[in-house]
Amino acid sequence: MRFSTQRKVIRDIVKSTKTHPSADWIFNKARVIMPNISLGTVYRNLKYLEKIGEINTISDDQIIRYDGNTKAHHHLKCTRCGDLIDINNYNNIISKKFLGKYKFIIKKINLMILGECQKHNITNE
Amino acid sequence: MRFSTQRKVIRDIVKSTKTHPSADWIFNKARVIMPNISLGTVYRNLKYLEKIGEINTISDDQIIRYDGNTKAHHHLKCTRCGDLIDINNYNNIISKKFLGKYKFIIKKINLMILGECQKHNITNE
DNA sequence: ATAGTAATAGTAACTATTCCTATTAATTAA
DNA sequence: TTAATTAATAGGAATAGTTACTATTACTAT
Repeated sequence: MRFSTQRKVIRDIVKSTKTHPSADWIFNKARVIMPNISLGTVYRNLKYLEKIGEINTISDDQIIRYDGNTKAHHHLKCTRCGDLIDINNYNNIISKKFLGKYKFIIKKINLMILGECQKHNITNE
Repeated sequence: MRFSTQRKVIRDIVKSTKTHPSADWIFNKARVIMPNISLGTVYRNLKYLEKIGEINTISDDQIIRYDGNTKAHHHLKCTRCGDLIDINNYNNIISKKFLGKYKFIIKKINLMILGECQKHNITNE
């Protein structure tokens, strides 16, 4: 299994940020390090890295966001500034409440809470 | 505020299904009733209907799904057949657990549980 | 009827993502 | 170390979902 320079660069970029970046953002970061890297390579490797469990994807709005944090957790999305903030994992609570009610084998729980982050309610009112 | 025939048709289609359809699906249903309706009209009205709170959107994969059920609820997504199934509202549990931990004003909670639906675990094994 | 305006059809444009192909680079075997 | 093999890449074309644009149509109120 090869791990090309491009693949390493892409993985490191995703792993080193908590901003839940888009492919395009990652592409631009990667270009600084490797000017010839192509967008196709970025997408191909992001898909590959997800497949092997190195990163996760967050489907938000209509674009894919990538997350280097593979520990189970969830997200807050600020409807004002668009920021995604990590929050604790509530899977146990959700699973427990849920268990038995529906005949469904749970594999993953995606929880996204929308609202306004602290930034916006400090100064106002 | 005008409510054109097209707008009525689109709303009725979304309201009358539990399949959480895409814009394209809605467009094709609408064409049966109004052969000249255009895709742009469908998108424009879906956006408008969401704005006035008549319908909701579910952001799944990379396509927008629409939901005529505006009561708070969540979804199961079967990773085998892709079906989206409605489930009860767990907002209270989530909010309560969540409250006080983060300084965030909650507006909406999107919960999507991925796994396998009953269809697939009856016959196997 | 007429004026004013919201909404539409049809199509072009845009954006995110995937696909394709010739070339490059890493690995393996001799 | 060189040759053979094959994974991975760059660059660009293609696709799909969505939005934007514009001339025309159809309500609505006067």
